[in-house]
Amino acid sequence: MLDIQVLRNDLAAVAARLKTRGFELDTAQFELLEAERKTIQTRTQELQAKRNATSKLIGQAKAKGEDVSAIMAEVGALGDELKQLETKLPQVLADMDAFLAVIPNVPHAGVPVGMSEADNVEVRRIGDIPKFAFEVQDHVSIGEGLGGLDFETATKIAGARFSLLTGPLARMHRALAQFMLDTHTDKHGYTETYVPYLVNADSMRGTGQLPKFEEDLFRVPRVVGDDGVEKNFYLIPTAEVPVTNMVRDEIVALEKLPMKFVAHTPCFRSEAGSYGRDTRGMIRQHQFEKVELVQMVHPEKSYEMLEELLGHAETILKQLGLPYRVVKLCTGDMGFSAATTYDIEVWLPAQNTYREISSCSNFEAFQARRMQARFRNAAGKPALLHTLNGSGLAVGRTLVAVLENYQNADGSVTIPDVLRPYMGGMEKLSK
RNA sequence: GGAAGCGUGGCCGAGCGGUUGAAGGCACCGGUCUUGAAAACCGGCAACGAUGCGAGUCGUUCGUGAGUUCGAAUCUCACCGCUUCCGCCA
Repeated sequence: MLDIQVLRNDLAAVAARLKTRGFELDTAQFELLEAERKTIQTRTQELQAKRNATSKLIGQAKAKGEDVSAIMAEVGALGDELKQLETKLPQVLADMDAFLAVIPNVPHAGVPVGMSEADNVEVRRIGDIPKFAFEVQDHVSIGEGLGGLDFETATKIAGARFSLLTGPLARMHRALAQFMLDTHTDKHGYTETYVPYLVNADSMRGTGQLPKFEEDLFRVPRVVGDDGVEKNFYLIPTAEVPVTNMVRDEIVALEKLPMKFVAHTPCFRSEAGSYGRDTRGMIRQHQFEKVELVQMVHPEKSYEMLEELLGHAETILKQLGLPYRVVKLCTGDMGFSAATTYDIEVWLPAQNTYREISSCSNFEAFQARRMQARFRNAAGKPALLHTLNGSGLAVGRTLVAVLENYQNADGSVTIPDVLRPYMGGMEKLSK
C-alpha cells in the first residue's frame, strides 16, 4: 500500500514512476474518490462534533434538574443527515482502500527501467560453468535413472505439477533444507521459526497477495461459527506470508531491530496462467519446499540489509559449489510489493542457461503499511518498519541444480562436500 | 462436542449509561538531587484520521460487527479469540 499522503501531494510524480513498471494509475479516479471522501468526511465530523457538544449539555442540564426537551429536539434534528453520512463514510473509505490496495509499490530510484526480463541487469557471475565430456542429462533423466524420482506416481496421487521423491533423493532433498537452515541460523544470525501453512485473508492482504492475486493461491473454504458463514484459509505460496505477518498490528521496540527469521516450509502455488511452461521436471510445481529469509528492519537500514540478505542466500550456492549469477530486476519485472528485487539464478547444464533459484526483495514500508507493522523510533513515536525477504533457497530447484551440475558419465551424481554429513557420509548417488 | 469465565493504552490493571481518552502501576522521556549511577521526588507520555502555514481544533477507537439511547468501555445480540473443567483425540 502506498502512502495516501504522497498520492495527495504528488500524484503526477507517483503515476510517472508507476508507469515505468507498466502500471497505469487512474489519477482521475483517485481525485474523484478523494474529493468525495473529503466532502463526506468533513461534513460527518462537523455533525458529530455538534452532536457530542449538545449531548454533553443534556448531561449537564439533567444533573441540575433542568428541562431538556428543547435541547433534545435540537439533537434530533441532526439525526437524519448524520445517520445517512455515517453509513456513507465507511463506504467511501472502503472504496478508497480498494483503490489503493491494487496499486503496486513504487520502484526504488536505483532500479533499472524496463518492461521485461530482457531489461534486467546482471550484477555478477560467480563460479565456473562445468564442462562435461559426455552428453548431459536433465534432472528428470538423472533422477529416473537413479530411481527415486517418479512423476507418474505423483500424478496418480495428486495430478500434474507434483513430484514424488523416494530413498536417497528424498534424503538429499531433506539434507539441502537442513544444510540451509543450519547455515542461516548458525552463521547468519537468523531465528528458526515454525509457522502455519494455512493463513487467513488478512495475512495474505498484509504481504500483498490479496486482493489482486487470489487466482495464484489455493483457497481452502471453511464454515465458521453457527451461522454458516464461510471464511477462507489460504495455503501459503511462500513462508514470507506467515513470517512477515508475525509483526502485523504490532509495535516493536527499537532495540529488537533488526528481526531476522528463517523458516523452512512447503509452498503452494496454483500456477494459473503458466500452462505449458516448465511442464517437465521439478522446476515449476504446485507444491515445493523453500527455506525463506525474512527481516523486519529500521527504514534507514533496509538497503544495507538487502545486500546482506542477498549475500546470505549466495553463501548457500557458494558452499554447494553451484555456479550462479545475480540479476537486478528491472521495473517491469518486479513483483507487486517490491521496491527492489535481486534474483539469483543458478546454472542448469541441461537447459544451458541460468534459472531463478532465489528472489531477494526490499518492500520498504509497502507491506508494513498494509500490516500496520511498526516500531517505536528514537523519538518514542510509532513508525512503519521496512520488510525484506529472500529465498535461501528454493529447495526443489536446488536439488535439480545439484543433480545436473554434479552428474557423472555413468549416471551417478557426486554429493557436494557440505551435504555429506547430512547424508550419512555418502559420497555419491548411484543406482 | 458440553459447562463456566474473560478480552480496556507499549505492558499490567481499575472502571455507577452523562467533563472517562479512560484511575493506579510498570516501562519510557525530561528535570531536581548525586563526583557518577541507583534510589527518592517533580513533570510529561495512546493510536489513527480530518483540518490548518502553525500553536491548535475536531473526529474515531476499550476483541470484531450489529443494535438500544439525545449520549455506550459500561445495556442487548451475534461472531472471533483466550482461560479453566468434562468428553474425545494425533
